[in-house]
Amino acid sequence: MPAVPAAVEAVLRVALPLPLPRLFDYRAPPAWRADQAAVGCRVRVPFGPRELVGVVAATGPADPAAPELREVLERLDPEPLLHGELFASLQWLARYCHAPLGEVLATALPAALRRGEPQPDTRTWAWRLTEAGNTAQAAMRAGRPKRLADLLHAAPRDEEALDDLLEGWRGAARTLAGRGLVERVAVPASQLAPAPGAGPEPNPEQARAIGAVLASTGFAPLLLDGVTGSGKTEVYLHAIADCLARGRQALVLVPEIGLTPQTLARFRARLGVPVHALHSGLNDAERARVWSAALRGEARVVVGTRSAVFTPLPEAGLIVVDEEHDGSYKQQDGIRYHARDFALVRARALEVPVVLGSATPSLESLHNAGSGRYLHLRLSQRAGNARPPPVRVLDVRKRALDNGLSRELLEAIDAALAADGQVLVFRNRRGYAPVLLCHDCGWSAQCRRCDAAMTVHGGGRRLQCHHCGHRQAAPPACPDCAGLALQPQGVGTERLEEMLMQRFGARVPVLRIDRGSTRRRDALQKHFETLGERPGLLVGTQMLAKGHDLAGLTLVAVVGIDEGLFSADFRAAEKLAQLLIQVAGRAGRAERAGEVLLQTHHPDHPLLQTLINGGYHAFAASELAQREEAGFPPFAHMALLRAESRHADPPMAFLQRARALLAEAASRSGDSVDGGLVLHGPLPAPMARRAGMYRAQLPLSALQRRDLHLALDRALPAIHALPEARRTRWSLDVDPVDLY
DNA sequence: AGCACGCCGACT
DNA sequence: GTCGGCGTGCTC
Repeated sequence: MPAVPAAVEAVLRVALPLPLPRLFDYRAPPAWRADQAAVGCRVRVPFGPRELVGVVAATGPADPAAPELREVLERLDPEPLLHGELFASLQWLARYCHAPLGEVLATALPAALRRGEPQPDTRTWAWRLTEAGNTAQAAMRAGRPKRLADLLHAAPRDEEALDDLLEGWRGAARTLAGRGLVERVAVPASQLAPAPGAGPEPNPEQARAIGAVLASTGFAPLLLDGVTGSGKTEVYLHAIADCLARGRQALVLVPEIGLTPQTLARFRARLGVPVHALHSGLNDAERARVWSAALRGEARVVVGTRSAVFTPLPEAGLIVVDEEHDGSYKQQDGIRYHARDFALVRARALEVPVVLGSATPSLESLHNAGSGRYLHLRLSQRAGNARPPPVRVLDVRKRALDNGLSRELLEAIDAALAADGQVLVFRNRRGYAPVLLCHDCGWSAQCRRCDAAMTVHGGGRRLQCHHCGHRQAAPPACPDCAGLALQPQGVGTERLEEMLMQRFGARVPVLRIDRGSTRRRDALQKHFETLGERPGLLVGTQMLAKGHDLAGLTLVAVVGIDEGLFSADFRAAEKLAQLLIQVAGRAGRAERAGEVLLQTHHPDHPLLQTLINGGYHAFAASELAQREEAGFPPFAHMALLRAESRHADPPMAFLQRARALLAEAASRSGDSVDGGLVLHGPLPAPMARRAGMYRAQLPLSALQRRDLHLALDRALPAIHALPEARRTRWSLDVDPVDLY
């Protein structure tokens, strides 16, 4: 075969951030050769009337029949930004999600790099006292600059460490730098590394789990299934320390609210190396810096939320997914990836162990552990002498309720406070009341843009929609009958707070913890610190289910979970069980015994009975049996085609056509008559209108993942091309978690 | 997704 | 008489 002339090999196949399922070909500028070395580099290209930043996905020979190609404007990376395992895994993700590679890459890259900015400076910056500063430090006036000077007197500190040590240090540093007392210097990370701190001696169960992780070679998924307070973090820390000692990088994923300054400080203190955090509080420059530091091997430990799963790990040694069951790992718009699942894919490609930790593992993970795909490590012992709290069900059928609380519950709260304990009242509805109702005519306040009731806020003065964010003043009279009998119906955390404040506010502090009261990242911890170990009352939503130790907590009261017992979503039971176990786990974490009270109108509900009598694993076993029976995940594989439009008809019209195309594609499968694909619907979404959009969905499932993907692969090009597809916003969600 | 082009209503 | 509504077509 004759050698292909080099000039022919001149086409760059570029992935662009567009919802178009193909690559776009460009000519390389004459100045550089379109060889393999260009793959993974960002380029700026002309695209119609505009310019875009894309990533070279491949190179190839020019098609002589093709029309003249346009030329790349600029190469943005001398060396590939994406290569090796991460690039391969992202290409896998694009195929798995049936999404264009360009969109997947745009999701994976930090915004600054996606925009085409150069890779940032990743040197570690530290602050130290100048000579003048050293002289002045002792005599400075008290205040933040003084505290910063004191910190730097001991040793230069890197900026990440200062973030932990002194709030608002940047302002103080500016002040001192202005007076020539401190200076910013770039230093090698090794100069800063404090000595690793000592931790507690692992108990036998922890030691066994640590041993199992350390003994893993190559790809090894481990499910660390440990009750609340059993010390999963100790296992992570030992595994990470071992990973560092082997000269490898570690990636730790945590849920959105799990990444507190306290967590980072603990990691830094124990591991003795800089720990790079990636969370929503960072700006674009900071994110890009951590990403690039990891790519260059400078960041050895990266701790981050969902999108941190895209961190490059050229020297990977370990991946940890903490609270693996947590819903925040699933991206709910754009490329709807699941960070836990993608972490598993990356661990396999990287040939490293991956530790999935949880007190309430997802049914998927338990199923995988049960079938032997994951090594199942159990931690059943709580640290210290803490005992799991007994759960008592309060049957409130035919009982008078005061603002949703029964007399027994109030008495139990009273008794716990009298014994100097702390009490947590859990109610998973924020706001004052879920509904504003007219007692004369039955009218209730509905959102104009959603099929949902407006939640009452501000003690009854305001209305707010929790689905679209719309706010308005509560009407003074019923808009329908002009009657004045408008009453907030039902009980939210705000109303509970008001009522508990009236009753107990004179004796103890009453704190409300929900998204309305606790926006800031560390506000939760601040609340806990304010309370300390004094007796007090905490009222809140699932934000309270996580967070850190409440040493003095002796009573957890769970109210108003009955709605959750009868949800249509097949995952509702799992989510409720996880929530109940997580909330209950708050009680009795220290030396004091705890108790959990569950107030319900359905004391005999099988979910509650199984959970209380058999615990989470009994619940999981029974739920898994039901899922198998019903053909739901993890025994079947699902995808959801969603469509929405400002008009009522286009979503259903589109999904009807899509359904026909999918059915046709499945029937062409060679293996079975219909390819094993089951199509349901299309159906209006459980909330058919939201934020002014009409929404519908087409669920797909198959016992074999292959059948699902085969049908999608075949049908999607035609679905893209449907005229109906232009009149609706549509998206595909592979492995959907929420069916709303 | 953007962005242009292209054909029909209420305003300077 | 124009500004602008969003249908539909295209982007290497």
